[in-house]
Order: sequence, then structure tokens, then C-alpha cells
Amino acid sequence: MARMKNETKRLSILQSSKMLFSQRGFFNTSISDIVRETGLPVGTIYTYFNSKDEIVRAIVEEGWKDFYSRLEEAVSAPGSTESKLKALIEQFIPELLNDLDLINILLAEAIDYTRIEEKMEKLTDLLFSLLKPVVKTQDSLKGFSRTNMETALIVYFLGIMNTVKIARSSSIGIKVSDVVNFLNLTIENSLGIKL
Amino acid sequence: MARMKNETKRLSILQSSKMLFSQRGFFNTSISDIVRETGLPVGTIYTYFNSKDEIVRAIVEEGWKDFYSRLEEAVSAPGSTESKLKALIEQFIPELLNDLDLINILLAEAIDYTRIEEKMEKLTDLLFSLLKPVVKTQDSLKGFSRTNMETALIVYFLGIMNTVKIARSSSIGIKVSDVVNFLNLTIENSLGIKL
Amino acid sequence: MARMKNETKRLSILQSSKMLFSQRGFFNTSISDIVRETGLPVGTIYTYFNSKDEIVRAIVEEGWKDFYSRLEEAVSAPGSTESKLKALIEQFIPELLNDLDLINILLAEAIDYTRIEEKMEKLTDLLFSLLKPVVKTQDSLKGFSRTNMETALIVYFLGIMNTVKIARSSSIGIKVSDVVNFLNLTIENSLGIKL
Amino acid sequence: MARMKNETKRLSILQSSKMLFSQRGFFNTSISDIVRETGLPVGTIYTYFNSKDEIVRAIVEEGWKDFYSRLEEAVSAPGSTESKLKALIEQFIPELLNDLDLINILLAEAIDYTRIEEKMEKLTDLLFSLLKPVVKTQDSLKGFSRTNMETALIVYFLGIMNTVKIARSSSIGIKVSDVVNFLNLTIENSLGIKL
DNA sequence: AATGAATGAGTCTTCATTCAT
DNA sequence: TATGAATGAAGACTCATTCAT
Repeated sequence: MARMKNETKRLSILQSSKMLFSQRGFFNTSISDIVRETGLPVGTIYTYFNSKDEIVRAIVEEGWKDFYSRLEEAVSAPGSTESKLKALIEQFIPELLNDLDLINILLAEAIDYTRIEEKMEKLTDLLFSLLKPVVKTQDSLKGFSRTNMETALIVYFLGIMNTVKIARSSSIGIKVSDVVNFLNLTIENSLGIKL
Repeated sequence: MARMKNETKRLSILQSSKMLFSQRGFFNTSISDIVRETGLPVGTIYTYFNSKDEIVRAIVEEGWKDFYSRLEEAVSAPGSTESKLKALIEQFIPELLNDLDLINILLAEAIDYTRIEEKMEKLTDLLFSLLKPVVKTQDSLKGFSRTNMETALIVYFLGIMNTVKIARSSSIGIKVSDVVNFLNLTIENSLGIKL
Repeated sequence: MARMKNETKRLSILQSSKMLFSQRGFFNTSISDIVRETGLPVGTIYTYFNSKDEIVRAIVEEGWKDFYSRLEEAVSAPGSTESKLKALIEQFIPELLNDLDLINILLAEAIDYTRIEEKMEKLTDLLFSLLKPVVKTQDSLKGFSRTNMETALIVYFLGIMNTVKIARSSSIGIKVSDVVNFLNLTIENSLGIKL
Repeated sequence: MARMKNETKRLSILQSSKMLFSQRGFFNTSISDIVRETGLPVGTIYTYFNSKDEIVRAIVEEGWKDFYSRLEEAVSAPGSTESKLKALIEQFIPELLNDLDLINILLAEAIDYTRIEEKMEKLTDLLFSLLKPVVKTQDSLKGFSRTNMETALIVYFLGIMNTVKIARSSSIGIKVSDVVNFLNLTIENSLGIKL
């Protein structure tokens, strides 16, 4: 079988599983659900992944890497902090928040497999490095220690992800744009900048 | 005549299950784990609860009610908004955040059983009614619509709960007090009050 | 508790169980179904009957005895064979066939508890004694041995009971009256008498 | 590639289950009884059948189809009514009546799974079509309406099956040959033919 | 005597993974 | 390499009966 074909199957498994895990949850999705959804034979699933766990892990790691590495690149690239924050708010965050399936999986049950703490830790470091210069010059953040900043970043990140997650299945009329909006205002207010 | 249902047993089941669900997750906890932990026979578990689901639901509903109803009472009681906010920050939030088992379950997998959206919705309404008067008089919140406010409340609440949740199993050195601190500063800054 | 009251409870258990066993079957009816239906506490069920088995047995034995003993009396009473056959066809059989619940239980699953063979055996003997005189004088029954007669009686009896039983849940438009009619014609033809 | 489903195993399950269901009844036979009897692992039972119900259904449907389709063919084939009746009495009926396990299951408890009404209905139609020509020319059947005929057919069929069923566990000395004999005489007498 | 909570062996079924083909 | 039948421990839950009160 050609390499191409294999990659297609692998992605098919990943894509179907992502949808299933997101909608029904990891534990309520059986391998045979994935078999049914992909149309692939069980054995084939196991030639691409060694276990069910490995499938979630791949979904999460690859999904997150996709988001994170581009963000990292953007942050490291030359340019003003403000333009980078603008990109964060207007491009990266909305993109992440619209990948509801990824968020669902990231925040859900099989937390053992998602290693979300690690991800938050790295993300916090990255954003902190971006914000540090601005924070120093900001009166309203005088009382903010490094720990405060880190806490804030994690709270905001987990908060917005969790908000769009629960917004889906509720009558709360909150949309991704509302969340982005809120974030925008918050950053402008607290950092005293205009994005 | 005949033995009476024993509240102690019911609470024992609830308590053991809460610990197990929190530590291993709902789906990784079997009824026989609960049997082992409580020392009660299977049949007895089922004379107090009709299903495994019902056990989580009871944990969540009773735990949340315990928190929410006291908060509601405090908010409805006579007193200044500031003193109420102070109580929220210094008493209710810490108390909730320290009930890590409840938070773990509330935010976890079996989201179908926890109805967290409903809870957030009611909580948001309650806090909004508390903040409305202050918000109006606050310059820095001029741009904030009702939707912004609601979004903010949900983001903060889910954010802080999720933060303490992941803090447990990570090297992130964030403690409940850090989270409370952050919240304190945030409220003081954005509402322009001193708690 | 007065004797009267006790008997009422016993009958209530018998009656509810008969309906349940007939409709859902013995194995698909639980003691707690009977508890629900009667409104009596479990313990009470067990003060009247030692086991679930004993309840079916009582239903069957008492129901059958009620039918059989009156039939026996009618057969033993003075009178012509023809008038007795007439009573059998017009009174006893219809009465039995209309007790659909009894028939359902009698012919169903828990056959170990119903001892239907014994009942058929006794019934056959009784009817044979009634028919013997007529049979002898009947040309068309020349070829009929005693075994033939007994076989016939059992086939007819089980056949008519089973027919009304299945007629209930089918589109076959057979009614009790059709069955009685058939029996009437059959007897008239084969015994050469007019009922 | 990969092992192929093994018809032998499927038949083994069917055969063991048939024996067990017949002897102990459907509800008194557990899947682990079938496991024990077949020597197959539980999981394997479930790769061939989706549920215990499906096993009975397969036994009944396949057993009945085997009987019915051959009977239907014989009836449809060219030939005299008399020769067909002869075949019915001498070949088909004895064959059916000797399959005591099938009869036991067919008439027993799990009537929901056996759909015996449907089977009787189709069988009646088939035999009625066979008998119609004869019936018309028969004086002794003058009084017989179509409903009478149908009733008769069902009563006889259910009667003979039930008779051999109960004969097994009783001291009634009735054998299959007696039942066939009775049927023979009955048909000869009522239809005025010699088989 | 009356009650209904207590019991635990037993029920059917599932499912991730393996391995013969 | 690709396949899908095979596996069996483990899952949630039931229920007739008992016995403490």
C-alpha cells in the first residue's frame, strides 16, 4: 500500500475518533464505534494505533501542536507586542475556540491522556514572555506578581475554553464572538492599550 | 417494624463515591470499587441509589446546593454590595475551591449528569443582580454589555474552578490562595472598590 | 387481624399475581411487581406464601379445582349422558375458556409448577367414563380404541385451550364461541347425537 | 485473511441451546449454561448471536422454516389431495411431533419470541387450501363454515403438539404414533376418505 | 405479627486487544 | 500486511428470600 493511502487512513481514524470522543466522550465511544464510523476493519485501527488511549493522545497532541507551534512562531517573530496581542485575540484564540471538538476532548474525562496541565504551563510561559514588557509599565497591574500573572493567564485560558464548551449544550446564549469580545475588552482595559 | 433506611449508609456511599469519582473518574470507578471502599454489599448500594448515575447526580446536586443556597441567602440578605463581594471572595469562593473533589466531578466527563450549564446560568444571574448597581457607576466598565458581563462571570467561574482542578496534578505552583488573590485584585481593579 | 382481613389479602395476592403471570409470564414477573400491584409489603406476601412458586401453584390448583370439582359433580349426578355433554359444552368449557389468565398460566413456561399432565389425565378419565356408553353404540367410532379415545380427549382439550390462548395476541379472528361451536359440531358428528 | 465465521460453531450453539431450552426452559437456562454445554467462551456465543433472545428466535424460525417450507412444497406440488393428506399424516406430522425439543420451545414461555400465532395462521391457510375441495363434497361437513374449518385446524395442530409435549413428562401412555393414529382416523372419518 | 432494608450469588452483555489466517 | 473472529475478565444491575426491628 502506498504511503499516501496509509496517511489517509490514519487521518480518517483521527478525524472520526475526534468527533466521536467529543460528542459522546472517550469512555462512551468504543473501538467498534470508530470501526463503524471509519468503515475500516478493527485490525486496521490497530495497525495505526496501539491502543484507544493512543488515539486520544494523538488527537490532543497533534491538535494542540498545530495551535501552539504557530502561536509560538508568531510570538517569536519580530513585531510589536500590540500587533502580536491583536493576532492572539483576533486569530489564534478564535481559531482554537472554534475547534470545539478539540476543546471538548482537552477538557474532558480522560484528563490523564490529555496532559492539559503541561500545555497550560507552556502556554503561560509563552504569553508571560510576551506580556512582561507591557505589564511593567502598567499602573493598574502594579499589584500583580508573577504568580498573579500566571494565575490570570491560566484562569482566562481555561475559562474561555470551558465557557465555549458548556455554551454548546445550554440555553446560555454565549457565542465564541462574545468570549473573544470579552477578552479584547479585558486586555485593553488591564493593559491600557487599544487593539 | 423492619429496619429503617439508614442515613449514615447513604452518606457513606456518597462520600466514598465522591472520593473515587474525583480521583479515578466516573468511568474508571466501578460499583465494586464503591463496594470495596464502603464495605457495604452491592445490594445495599442499590437500596440507596437506583444506578451509578444517580450516585454522581446526588453528589453533584447536593454538593452544589449546599454551596449555592448559602450563597444565595448571603446575597439576598441586607447589606452593602461591597460586604457581599467580600464574603464571596473571602468565604464562598475559597470554600468551593477547596472542595476539590466536587470540582473534579463537576467539571469532568460525565457532564451529562452534572448539568453544569444550568448551574452556571443560575449563578451568573445571581451574581449579575449583585453587580448590576456597581457596574453602572463604573467608568472602566462603560463598554460592558449585559452579555459581556455574563460572559465574564462564567469565564471567571469556570476558569478558577478548572485552574484549581489542574493545579493539583501539575508542577504549576498555583494554590487556592493565588486564585482567590487574583480574583480579589481583578474585582478591585475593575469595579474600582477596595475589599 | 381478623380472619376475614387475612383472607382478603391472600386473595388479593392471588388475583394480582394471576393477572401479572398471565400477562407478562411467570419469569418476567418479579415479587416486587406483585408488591406494587397489590400495594402490600413484601414481608406480607411471604406470610401468605412461602415462595413465588407457591403462588403460581395456588393459582393453578385452586383455579383448576374450582373448575374440575364442579365438572366432576355434574358428571356424577344423575341424568342422561346427553344432558351432561350439553352442560359440558355449553357451560363448563366456555367458563374455562373464558378464564384466559388461568389458561395462560396453565399452558405456560412454569409448566413444572402447573402439573398439567396430571390434570389432563384425571380429566380424561372423567370424560371417558361419561363417553364410554355412547362410544360403544357408535358406528363411526368402531375403530376407536381406548387409547384413541384418550388421545382424542387430550388433543381436544389442550387444543382448545391453546387456541384461545394464542387467539388473544393474533390477527386470527377466532373467538371462544367459535371454539365452542367447533366442539359442538365435532361431538354431534362423531357421537351421532344432537345437543 | 482473518478467521472466517464458523458455521459449525453456530450450529453447535443452536443445538446445545435447543436442548437446554427444551429441557429447562428459556428462563431457566443461562448463557453460562450454554457456555458450559458448548464448551465455547462467552464472547464467542456473542459473536454468533446478539442476545439470548436471538438464539431462541433462530432455533424456532429455522426449525419451523425447515418443516413448513417442505410442507408447502409438497402441498403445491402436483398430485391428488388424498396423496398429499397421506404425506401430511405419515410424513410431515410425525416428523414434527418427533422434534420434541422444537415443540417444547414453540409452545413455551417465551411466546413473545416464538410468534406461534403467525405460524399457525400461515399453516392454517395452507391446509385450508388443500382441504377446501374435499370439504365441499362432504356431507358430514355441511355445517362447517370457513371459520369452523380454521378453528378445527388450529385446535388439532396445537392439540397434537401440546399432547406430545405433556406426554413426555407424564404417566399418560400416549406416544407419537397414537397421536398420528388418532389424526388418521379423524381425517378419514370426517373427510370420508381412506388414506 | 408485620415490615421492608439487607443480601450476594447470579444475570446478561460489553469491549479492548490479540492472533490465526 | 490486512483482517475480523476470538477471547474472558469485568461491567452494572436484579431479585427471591431473610430477619432485625
